[in-house]
Amino acid sequence: MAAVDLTTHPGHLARRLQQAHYLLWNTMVSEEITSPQFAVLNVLVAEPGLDQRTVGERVGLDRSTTAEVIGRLGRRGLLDKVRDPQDGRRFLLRATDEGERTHRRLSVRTARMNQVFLSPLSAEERTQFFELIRRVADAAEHLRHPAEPSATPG
Amino acid sequence: MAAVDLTTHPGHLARRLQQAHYLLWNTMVSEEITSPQFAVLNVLVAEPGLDQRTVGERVGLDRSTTAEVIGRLGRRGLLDKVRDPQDGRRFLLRATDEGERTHRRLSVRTARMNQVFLSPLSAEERTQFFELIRRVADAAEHLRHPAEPSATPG
DNA sequence: CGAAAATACTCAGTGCCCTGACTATCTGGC
DNA sequence: GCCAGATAGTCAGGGCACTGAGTATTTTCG
Repeated sequence: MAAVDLTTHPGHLARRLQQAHYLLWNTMVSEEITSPQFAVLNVLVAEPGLDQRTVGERVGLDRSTTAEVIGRLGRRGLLDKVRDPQDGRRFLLRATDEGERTHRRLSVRTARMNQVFLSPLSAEERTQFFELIRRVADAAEHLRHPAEPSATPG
Repeated sequence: MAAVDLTTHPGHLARRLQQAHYLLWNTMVSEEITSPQFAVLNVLVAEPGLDQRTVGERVGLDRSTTAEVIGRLGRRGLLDKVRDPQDGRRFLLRATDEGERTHRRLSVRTARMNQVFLSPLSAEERTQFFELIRRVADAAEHLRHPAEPSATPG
């Protein structure tokens, strides 16, 4: 009695979507490198020398998870981690040559996977899909980190 | 160089969406009961006496995760687990009175949270949002479990 | 300069999520 | 009746994700 229809619950849908993606990633992209690991590699390819905190911020991970992911990538020799001589609290990160090669290889496969993943949607629907999810996620994140960009109201 | 734009990657978006939801759930619904735990409770309220495998299937969890979630709910006295006398492999599950009360209480809060979560979207956009995500997730799940419903061709 | 506040990172603890290997039970065909 | 195969559940192992507490370093301010 009085049970709820989970197909209209965004959280449940989000979880199923992520699981579906996880599955496809595993079969079509890599069993070694995970999607969050690729995201970290990706930001380091674009901006070498970032510190851990900033990397986490860019890809949407908290401190602890960022540290774990970076630890794994480091152990596999895909990135280097050196103490910032200017600020002893920070570690500066950059992808190794091996890391860049891996990133390049996975970029291709990721693009293919995204095609398959989104194949049920038309071109306009894909745009909608991105836009709607992004708006919801952004809004929820702003509830957490209120008003960092631009001016604060007076 | 040659880095990729993650905002057009459905997997990355899915992860961010789920994280945003996790956050909101924690603050607006419960710090004790998680969203997957609520989903299990929900299916047991609707269909008491299901076995573990079926529960997992209904809410979209694999065997191992289902066992963990059910274990936690059992330890908190929110569900009962008894061996099926008809089939000694199965455990039959049902929500306890306490479990049903918890479910009722969280249902209300969950509805409120969904309102907040979806507040950036108009009514039509919400419909679109559900529909698009569901189509993508369903399609990917069918890649895994091909053609269970209806007749097999031949 | 020196103490207080802020910042970057680590660590412990909990929970979700999957795979692959294993055990127990049941079913079907001989 | 028996055995092979299917099925339900467990367990070990790896990875993601969060919180809260703790350490080291830097910045700020009196």
